[in-house]
Formats: sequence, structure tokens, C-alpha cells
Amino acid sequence: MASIMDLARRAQVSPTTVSRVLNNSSHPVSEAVRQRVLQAARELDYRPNALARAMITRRTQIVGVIVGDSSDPYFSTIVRGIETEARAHGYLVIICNTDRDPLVEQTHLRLLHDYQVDGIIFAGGSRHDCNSLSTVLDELRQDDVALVALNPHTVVAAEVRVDNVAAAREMTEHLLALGHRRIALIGGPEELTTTADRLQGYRQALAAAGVPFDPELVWPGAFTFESGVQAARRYLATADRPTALFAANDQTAIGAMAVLRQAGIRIPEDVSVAGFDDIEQARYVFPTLTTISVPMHRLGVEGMRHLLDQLAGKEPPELLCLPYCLQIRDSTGPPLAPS
Amino acid sequence: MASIMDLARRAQVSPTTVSRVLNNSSHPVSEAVRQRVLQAARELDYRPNALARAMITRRTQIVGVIVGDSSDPYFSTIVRGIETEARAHGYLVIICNTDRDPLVEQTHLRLLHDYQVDGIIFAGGSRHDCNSLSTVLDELRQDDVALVALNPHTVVAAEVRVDNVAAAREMTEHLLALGHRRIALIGGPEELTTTADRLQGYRQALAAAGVPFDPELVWPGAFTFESGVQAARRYLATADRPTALFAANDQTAIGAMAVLRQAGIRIPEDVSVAGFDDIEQARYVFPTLTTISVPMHRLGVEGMRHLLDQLAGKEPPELLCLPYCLQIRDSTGPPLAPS
DNA sequence: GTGAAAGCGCTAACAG
DNA sequence: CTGTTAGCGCTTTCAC
Repeated sequence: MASIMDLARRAQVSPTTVSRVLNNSSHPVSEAVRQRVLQAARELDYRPNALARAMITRRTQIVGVIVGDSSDPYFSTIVRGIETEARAHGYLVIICNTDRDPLVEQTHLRLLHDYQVDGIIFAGGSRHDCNSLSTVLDELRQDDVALVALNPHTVVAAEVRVDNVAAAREMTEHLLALGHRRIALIGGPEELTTTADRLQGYRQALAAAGVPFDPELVWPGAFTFESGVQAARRYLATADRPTALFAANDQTAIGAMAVLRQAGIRIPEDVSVAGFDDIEQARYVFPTLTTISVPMHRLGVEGMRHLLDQLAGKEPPELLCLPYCLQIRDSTGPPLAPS
Repeated sequence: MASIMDLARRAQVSPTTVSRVLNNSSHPVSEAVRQRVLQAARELDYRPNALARAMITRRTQIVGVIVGDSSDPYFSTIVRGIETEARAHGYLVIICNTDRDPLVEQTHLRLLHDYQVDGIIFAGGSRHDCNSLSTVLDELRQDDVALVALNPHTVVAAEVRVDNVAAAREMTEHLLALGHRRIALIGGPEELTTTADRLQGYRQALAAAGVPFDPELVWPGAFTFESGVQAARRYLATADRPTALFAANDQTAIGAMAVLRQAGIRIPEDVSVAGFDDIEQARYVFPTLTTISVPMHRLGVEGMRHLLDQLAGKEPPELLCLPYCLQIRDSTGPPLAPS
């Protein structure tokens, strides 16, 4: 692989000059020399060594992304947004899965640090119960690694998110307005703030409507299809069935619907089902899923922009809130026998 | 950030010794010195600069992954497999989306080259009509960048795949066995070999069964939900409707089913629908989707292993074929009025 | 306008 | 067992 030295020799100039030409430096270079260098670069198929450059400039043009599971539609859509924006600015993105394991997360963070990434985006999956994480974060901050958190405000960093509390409240209000009074909430992983937020919104709406909160109606979930399956089984085994199921994410809702249908339960006649996130599939399941539309792709794009701004020395807002939108589709309707 | 020099000073040894201790070099180091170095490393929160190391060792421990769209469940599952295996071996993965644009692909390849990645995995989305691509590939090979292609044999490189022809044939046979004679094939992007393979398998099965091939029954698709929607509209507008729809991937099948259902078409009574890939949703749609189970996660894992083997100087097989599996679910059944 | 020299942080000969 | 020297490929003072 040709180095800058090879180029210099061939163009009969110093490596310094080559560097100036190749980087469009503001330092003046005569047109004749510039052409000679460019010519040599073409002839030798010259490609700059990004590592060597990074060592000097102290900028790698690489960002790391921490996700719970990159094969989850929620995360993969966010990552796509990040990657698109990153590429547009000449950045590369390294992807790291944690499966929500704080230890794995730390290991990844350290590794990204070793590779001198310019910034790190936390796309979720962080937990709030891990204090050794803050040590790593401090090390990162000390070395001016830009940090951005998406949606979960677990990591103390600049944040881009939607108002999960308000969104969950709005969905619950929609259900209440239809006449539902017994609404089960299928939650997400307990340690996530997202889960807590959505539960809070649910409770707020109930309180505002004067419907007593029943802890028996808060069912566990894990943001997976399988956890929706579990929840549906629980529903089927319940004597005093709720008339609506509000799942804290779409996969859970879709998994639940699959089981309910097989059991002969009609949606929304027998039970309404609502989700959260609005993953692409939500429009293609049967019945189409009522859900909260979270701008996942944009979350990624804005997160990356925010990162870029930090790197450029700007002082962007610490918290950027993106709009969500209640999507009413076919999976919710009035209860057959309003209570 | 503490450098190896800082460590050397604090531990009262040479940088060389520090390096030897930290890398568990085979070169002997006295226990006393080793402890001193380790102690100093702990005190200074020392982290090695991976870039500097990479410059010397000529190994970055980074692999690049080229995908059409990382938010597509097919690709995202493969990527997950790659990442899992990569992490287990201390590798980082950079993800690059091409949207199947050969120019974007080339740009990415060059950039990955600049960053001295140890290897590149082509997870799909390559086209066979781009010869300037081969120039880049040659450059890569020249610099000993390990190359692995997944599923599409577009890129000339070591390959891990499933037998798409046989799988499509098997699915078509399943449909024929049910009594279908008019089976429409909804294809994928034309330039993909995967698309061509699946069409070929379809034709082979028809020929073997003595059913004449009707070009009118090969409909365009794009591996997206939306293209399934289009195909379903075409079905609805067709006078002499086929009794079965074989979509070249699951998203297409699911998109089609959504429209058909809304139009009051019963599946599989009025029309059977089959997919390809077996993405997670296939089990949760209604009716559950008959499809070809492609081991996407394993494709990623094996692809990464193959890459690692190449890097280790082993000579792994040029072509590794992974098993697929016909998954018969509820979306296919005998035609109401067998022709 | 151009170039020489220094050095980013690390590892790999080669000595001792 | 330990250290000295050199250098990966590049950018950046600083001098001319």
C-alpha cells in the first residue's frame, strides 16, 4: 500500500506538500505542484491511512453505538438513522450489543475508548442500577468523548427522546375514552426508565379519569414477542379479564395478539390491544395495531447531529424532545359490554 | 490519557517491559516487575491506544459489514450473528448501509480500506452488474483484507450461504403437492442473484411437475412490505387469479397478506401465501406464515468464523452451505377448487 | 510557496 | 531478564 512518502518521491515534493494537497489545506500550494501530486496519487491508487491520520489529529471520525439488541426493530431503525447521518458527515459507526448486561456494556465502552472513538451514542438498554458505569463514563468525558443518550435518561449525558410519560398517558386516555375501565399494562424490562415512564403515564391517565389503579393489572413483559405470548396466556387464565391490553412496546402487543387470535378471542371486539413505538410491522399485522408512533429513525439522526454539534464545539441543548403521535388503527375499539 | 511512557516512568521500567507485561508476551519478565507495572496501570487507569497498536501490528481487530439496509430484519439478524461472534474474539464491527447502490458500496469499501479493517463481510445487496467494484476488491485483496460473502455469490470471495435454488424448489413443490397449479412468484430486486436463484428453483419445480411456466405469473417485488402491497393489488386486479402466491421474502408475503385480508380474501382458503427467510414476525402474523427457514443468525456467525479462519492463515472451504428448512404453517393449504 | 524535523503511542528487532 | 533504537504513516510547527 502506497504511503505518503511514495507519493512525495514520485511527485518530487516533500511529504508535507503532499499532505497539504490531499487535505485541501489552506496553506498555499502552486497549481503545478498540486497537479503533480494529484497525478501521482491517481497513478499509485493512493489511499491515506486513516489510523495514522487519527493519531495526529486526535479524531478518528468513528462513533460507537450501544444498543440492547441490534436485531430488534426498534434499535435497528434507530441505528439506521444514526448511520445515515454519520455517513453524510464522513463518520463510521461501530455497533455494540449489550443484551442489557451492564458488564458487557462496560467492556464495550472501554474498548470503544481504546479505539479513540470521537463519540458514543447510547441507544437504550442501559440500566440505572449500575454505579461502576459512571466511572467509565467519567473516563470517557475526561478524554472529551462526546456522549449522547437516546430516549432513556439513564446515562447522564445530552439526551434526545420523546416524552414517554405523556405518550403513555395519551394512549391510556384513548382507551378510557373508548369506555375501557379494566386496562392491563404489559410492561418492559423493570430496570429501564422507559418502562417506568410508560407505567407512570398510564397511572396518570387513570388517576385523572378517577379510575382506581389496580396493581394486579400491571403484568410483566420484556419487550419481546415471547413476553407478549406470556401475557396473552395470563389473560386467558384470568377470571375477571381486562377489556384492554396496553403493551409497552409493539412486539409485546403483536406476540399477544397472535395467541389471542388462536384462542378465538376477537380483537378489538373481545379485547382491545395497543402497542408502543410503531415499528413497521404494526401496519401489517391483523388487525392493524393502534400504537404510539415514535420517530425512531429521526431519533437516530438527531442523536448523531447532536453528537456532531458537540464535536464541533457548539453547545447544543442538553435535552431535545421529539414529537410522538398516537396512531389509532384497528386493534382498539369500545368494549362489548362497557363496565 | 496515560501513555505507556507514563506507566514506564511510574513503574521505573522501560516502555518495552510495560508492553511485554500488558500484552502477556511470551518474553520473560520477573514477577516483581510485572506486579509493579500492573500496579501502575491500575493507578493510572491505563488504557492502551488501539490505534497506535494497530499501526505496528498491522491488525486493527475491526471488521466491516456491508448490508443493503441494516434495519431490514433479514440483515439485522445476520449482523447480530456477526457481532456476537466478533465480540467473542475481541473484534469490533463497523456497519455500512448501501441501499444496494453500487457507488455507495464502493465508497464504503474504500473507506473501510483506509481504516485498515482486517476483513469485510458482504451480507447482501451486491449487484452483479458493476465491474468497477472488482477494482476495489482487488485493492482489498492486495492488502490481505479477508473477504467473505453471505448468501449472494455476487462478490467473488469465500462464501457462506444456503441453497436458494433447492429451497425455492422445495417450497414450490409443497404448493404443487397441495394441488396448486397457478402459482404466482413475487420476486425480489432484479439485480440480485438471490432473486434469480429463487426464480430458478420455482421453475425447476414447475418443470418437474409438468406444469408449464407462465411468465405472466412472475411479478416484480423489492423485498419490502410495500412491494407485497403492490403485488396484492395486482392479484386483486387479475381476472384469472392464481391460487397461490410465493413471495421471495417474508416482508413481501406479509405486506401482501395485509392487503388481501382487508379485501376480504381468506388465506389460505381463497389463496395460499408463502414467504422466504422466516423472520421472527412470520410466526406472529395471521395466519402464521409458511416459509423457508434460513438460519440468518448462524449465517452471520459462520461468516465471521470464516473470516477469522482466513485471518489465522487457515484455508477454510471456499463455499460453506448451511441447511435451510421448509416451515409449513397456516398460510398455505389446498386450493378450494383444485384445477 | 516549500521542506526538515519532530512526534502521536505503541511494538519489534537487537543488544546486553 | 531488561533496555535502547527504530519506525508504522501521517500532520504540524517552524524555518527558509
